[in-house]
Amino acid sequence: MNYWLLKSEPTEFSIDDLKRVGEQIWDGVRNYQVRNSFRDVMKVGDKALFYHSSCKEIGVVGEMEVVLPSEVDPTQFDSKSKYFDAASTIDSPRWFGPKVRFVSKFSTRVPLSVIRSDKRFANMILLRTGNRLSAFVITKEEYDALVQFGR
DNA sequence: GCCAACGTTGGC
DNA sequence: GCCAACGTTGGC
Repeated sequence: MNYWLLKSEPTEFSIDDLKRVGEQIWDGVRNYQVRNSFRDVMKVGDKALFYHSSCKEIGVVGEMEVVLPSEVDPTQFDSKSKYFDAASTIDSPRWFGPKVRFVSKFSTRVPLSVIRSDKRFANMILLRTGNRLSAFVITKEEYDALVQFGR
């Protein structure tokens, strides 16, 4: 079982959006390293934290579960989408994303500032300078501690 | 809006 | 294969 942190801009897709729809393909990932980690590392039943980025209230806001690790991202074929990729074909799609299920919304957001100031999170990829990954594995200890903060 | 950091692109 | 230019991410 793996534990993940998945980032999304809440103006694009928020924890409330996921709560409303229940399940969703995590689309829009256009980074090869992230794509490969979905394909090669992620497993059915993995747990994932939902992180709000590029917004006023940055931080971890809830929990998800992986329903399917590597689904074809439909936005790559949609010429009207900002995630459209003209080089991708139906026969040989380039981009994938997990299907995730809503588990819970935290009663309190865990702000980035709190994560930064707690030694237990010092090794998270999230805090690494220049990190460009929108999804990555965290440890069970980090996951559990963040859930405890949020509940 | 700024800007540091880093991934991608494309000419050579 | 190198590397400069460019684009994007994402916190502040």
